Amino acid sequence: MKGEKSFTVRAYQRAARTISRLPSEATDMLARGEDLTEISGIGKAIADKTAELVDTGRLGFLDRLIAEFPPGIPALMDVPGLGLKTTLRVWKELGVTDLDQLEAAIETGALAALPRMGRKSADNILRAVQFSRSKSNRLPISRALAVTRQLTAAILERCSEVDRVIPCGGVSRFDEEVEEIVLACVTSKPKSVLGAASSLPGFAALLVTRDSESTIEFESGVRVTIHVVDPATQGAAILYLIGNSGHVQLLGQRAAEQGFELSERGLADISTGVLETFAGEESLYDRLEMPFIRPEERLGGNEITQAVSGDLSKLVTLEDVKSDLHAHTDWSDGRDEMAAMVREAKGRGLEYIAITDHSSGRGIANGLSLERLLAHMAAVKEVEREVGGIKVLRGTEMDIRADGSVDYSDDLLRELDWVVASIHSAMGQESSVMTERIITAMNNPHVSAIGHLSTRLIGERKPIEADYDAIFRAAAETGTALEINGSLERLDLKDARVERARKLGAMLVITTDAHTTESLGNLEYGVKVARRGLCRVDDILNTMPADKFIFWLKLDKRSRIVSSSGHD
DNA sequence: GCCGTTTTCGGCCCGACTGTTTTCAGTCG
Repeated sequence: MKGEKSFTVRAYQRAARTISRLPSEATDMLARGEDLTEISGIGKAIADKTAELVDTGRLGFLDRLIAEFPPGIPALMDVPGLGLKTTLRVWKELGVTDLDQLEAAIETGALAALPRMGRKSADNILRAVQFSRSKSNRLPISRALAVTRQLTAAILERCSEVDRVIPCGGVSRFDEEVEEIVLACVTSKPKSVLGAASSLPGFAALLVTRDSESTIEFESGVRVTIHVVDPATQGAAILYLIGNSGHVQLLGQRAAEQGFELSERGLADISTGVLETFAGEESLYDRLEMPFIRPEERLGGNEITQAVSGDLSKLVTLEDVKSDLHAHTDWSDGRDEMAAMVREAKGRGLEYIAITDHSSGRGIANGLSLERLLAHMAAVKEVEREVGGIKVLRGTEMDIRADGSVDYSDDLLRELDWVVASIHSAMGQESSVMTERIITAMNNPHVSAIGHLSTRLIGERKPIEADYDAIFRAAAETGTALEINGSLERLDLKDARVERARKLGAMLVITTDAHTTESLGNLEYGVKVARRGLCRVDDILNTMPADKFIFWLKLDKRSRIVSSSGHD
């Protein structure tokens, strides 16, 4: 906006990305006396600024920069459809410096009157403004889990009296977004723990405090309630803190049928009034003569009936999944080398992995040109030999263009073992166009699976509009698998759509969309979604052992349809 | 702002898509 060289901006963006993906924290590296300029993409200027941030928690350069602009400008830039040029223009030419003024400028037609603007652009921006207004201030699960991990470590570090910190509430239930973070501290000295809450890093205010709980707000706006629970009787307390309320209510009914009253203290015998306490949730479920139910399945639906009948125990587990079929390396926009990714996958016990770097359409993601794809394919086989003990499939994540055509030719695709086709552009198409586009891609005989079908980013980007049922049916007919993308930002397909797709006969795969070795762990999240979609082993293609899967891949796509669905 | 075994200055920055235009500017990923 200041008219400086775009390369300067890019240098900062690249450095920020590099730092966020470092295998160790920059703070720790500086503490160890390491020189950040040795990292590619970080020179003297950015290393100095990083050091200032680490030392003082502030950056004078950034503070001065922010002071040069009206405070509403960043929010304007965040509106999809408003980029650098248009933001600058509405500010300088129309005097618009916040969302309200922008909305007014659209209503008077002032925005549409700007050069190269028009009715349609203005309408799109208006819709985007309304969406950014409606955006909840809830935390997406990816952020909530990260904050939970940080807080857990900080509490354990500061309070030696705490035996364990147990995540509760929406985070433990794996809700897509949560209002607040709920933590249970297992301790026999509650006072000292609640007293220490205000010393947590980033603490802003104490909102509520009671005997056994404190609700605090952090500078980031995140709200956290910390409960203290007694180790000897924590079972029922944790159950209540995890919820959800519907699930707890149903458990209460089951308890009543067996002559107990369930409370956060334990089970009281209705006839004698004697209270039985539990040191853990497992023993409580056990006492109610039923299997333990994982927090993410406590939805207040019919999970208790399903657990008792044994149906929940038939659902797919992480151990059942034999491979990852969506992973990036530093050939495109991944952080780590192919060999490192494959070694990590092997270390996690996978039998096979497909390396699916981006296709040429993803220019900025360093997508692979035809020539580089050929080299990539050779590299895959080389890494397979080098690492050993794990099959490595030659793959791609290829763009589905606006008209349903794809980036690579049939002749090239034929040479690949596994082809994921995904939408990364023109996400605002009208439903019928979008549906047609995706079905066209599925009709390609070489497209093995559709990646992150809805393209949503939780809390950030709405899913595409399409006739999902038609897509699920076409997936079943064409033998195209649908992905349950376990990346925390996506979780796409989502649970309800997984269930629907399965019922309509579509084949499913669980993948990580990993861009780093650590994120190969996303498989765990994909499994949670699959379980909520009531998937069993047979519903998930990559539960097949390597040999069987590779044999199956050699079949003509339309004859690949496996016996899935219909077990309801 | 970063980088460099030919370079310490001059490259780096791609391609699809939309909506506006009659040839392309702006946005996005």
